[in-house]
Amino acid sequence: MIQQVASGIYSYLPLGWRALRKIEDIVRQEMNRAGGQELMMPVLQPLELWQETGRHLAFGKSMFTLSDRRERKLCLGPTHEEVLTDMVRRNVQSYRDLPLLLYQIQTKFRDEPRPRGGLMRVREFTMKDLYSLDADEEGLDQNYRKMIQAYSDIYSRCGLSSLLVEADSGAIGGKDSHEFMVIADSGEDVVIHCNRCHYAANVEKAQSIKSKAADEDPLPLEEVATPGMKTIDEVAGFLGVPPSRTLKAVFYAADGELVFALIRGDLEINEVKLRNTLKASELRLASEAEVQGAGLVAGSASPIGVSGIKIVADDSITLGANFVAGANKPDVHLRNVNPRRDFAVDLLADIAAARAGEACPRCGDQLLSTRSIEVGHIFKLGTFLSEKLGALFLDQDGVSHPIVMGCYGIGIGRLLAAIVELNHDERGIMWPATVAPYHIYLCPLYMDNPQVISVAEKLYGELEAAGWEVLFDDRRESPGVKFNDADLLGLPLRLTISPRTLESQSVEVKGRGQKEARLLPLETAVATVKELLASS
RNA sequence: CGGGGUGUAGCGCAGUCUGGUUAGCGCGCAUGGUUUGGGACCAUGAGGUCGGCGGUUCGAAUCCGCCCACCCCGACCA
Repeated sequence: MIQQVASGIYSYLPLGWRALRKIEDIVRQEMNRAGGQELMMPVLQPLELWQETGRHLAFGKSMFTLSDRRERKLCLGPTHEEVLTDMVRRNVQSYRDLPLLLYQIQTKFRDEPRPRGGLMRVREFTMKDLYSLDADEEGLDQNYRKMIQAYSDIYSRCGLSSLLVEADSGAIGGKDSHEFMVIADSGEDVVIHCNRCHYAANVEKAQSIKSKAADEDPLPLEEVATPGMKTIDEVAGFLGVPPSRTLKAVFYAADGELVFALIRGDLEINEVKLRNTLKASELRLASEAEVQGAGLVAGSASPIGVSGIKIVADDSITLGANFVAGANKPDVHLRNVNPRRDFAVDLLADIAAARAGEACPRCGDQLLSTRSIEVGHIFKLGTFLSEKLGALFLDQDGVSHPIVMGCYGIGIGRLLAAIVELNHDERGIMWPATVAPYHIYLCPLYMDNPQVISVAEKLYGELEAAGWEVLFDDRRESPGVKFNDADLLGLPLRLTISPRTLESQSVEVKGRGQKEARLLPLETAVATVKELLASS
């Protein structure tokens, strides 16, 4: 199907390529049906265009860059908003030119830190990317809904049941964003969802209702010795308080600046939320040296009395009182710490990771979590890019406005991988008929028998004439070898011809998912195949 | 980038610790023959910069150093 060339770089072999093209066809049909117009934009892009929007910073090292012979900086497009917006600003003048849905199926390059999972996460991949261009938010909303419908249709035609979840918009930017997920244990993503009200979100984005830890009057601040106690569990256990009555400090470097992140001890920090809150493009844990250099004591760090560091706190610190927190001295903590009274924070926001078991932010029911594969991602970009690049139009009154944009992506190779992941057994792949590289595995046995060959060739011709794609296994291999390869390839239908089936003027048929084969009379075989494939 | 691991025939591996004939095994491949309803068998044969460079040694797949590639776990995304 596929073969690795280098880390995150693959060749498609003939069968894999056929399946990929089937998926592309489905995607193309649904995009056209939704009113999309196909076009083609270049992989090779001038870096200046990215400097205009500033997004080369957000992509950072993920962007492959190069220079031409005149030392002009170019990049291999990780996505195409810049090129498209540039095209649009030169062609769209009036509200009469809108709305517009433009798409392509094109190669993208992203120098991923760690390619993995075969085709799941690669550095060169084909993506269908559609861009919606509207005069106003209502138009965007309408197209956004239209795309959600088209995407659902695509996945179901590919034999997958998809789940629409709220998502973080990441490096692409924009405000509203959703992902299409396929439930799979092997997936890299985690979805937090609620079965009662159907709230569903990527963990990166998911919220939950935070419990109230305590409701009591503030007591006076008090130092306690905590020899050797550093982690929340150690400190809480030693002092005999639940973790929810403590405050946890974690240090990050956000675009090089040290940040003091504070959260209630029973919760974990969601780094995506934190990065968004800080509006940072790069976020990582601070090194020990950086923490010490700022005069902080890891294990006993305290928001009280620190200065010169930005403090970002999760809003959970307001849901309680009289917390235990560090004293910024080794082996000492403070009791009865109360936010506001004892220290101030620079930013107070939701930076906590939602977890299964917590309460749904919509209905309060218990949240669940599932691993999943992200097979599509859509964004309401708004006017961010059109403003940066000056993609404007004149309305009825001759007033200039930025175009309202949306973008909608499906990774074709990843979708292929997800289909295989969800449609296989211990013997091999079980292709849905819609995306199978061929419909039928034609399997003549005893190839030295002239009658077998002539009947097989005749049947092959009739099936092709009826519009079916047939893989003719003309190898002189034993039945066992052919049957096993048929299962491995996983085409929906296997037709076997042998001296035995010819005795009754019939052909044997077996669906890939079926245990038993059955005999069909030769003269009605082609007609029956149609029924069988329609139902698979 | 941090942590762990692996590089020996097309694929999967043994040999490396303890240096010493011509570097093995299974699968696959080629030729001939016998076979054939769920991965047949016999015979013969082809196929190797032992990841690369350098060092130690009479002698290196094996010891030492540097580099590279790939895989897995974490920070990134269709």
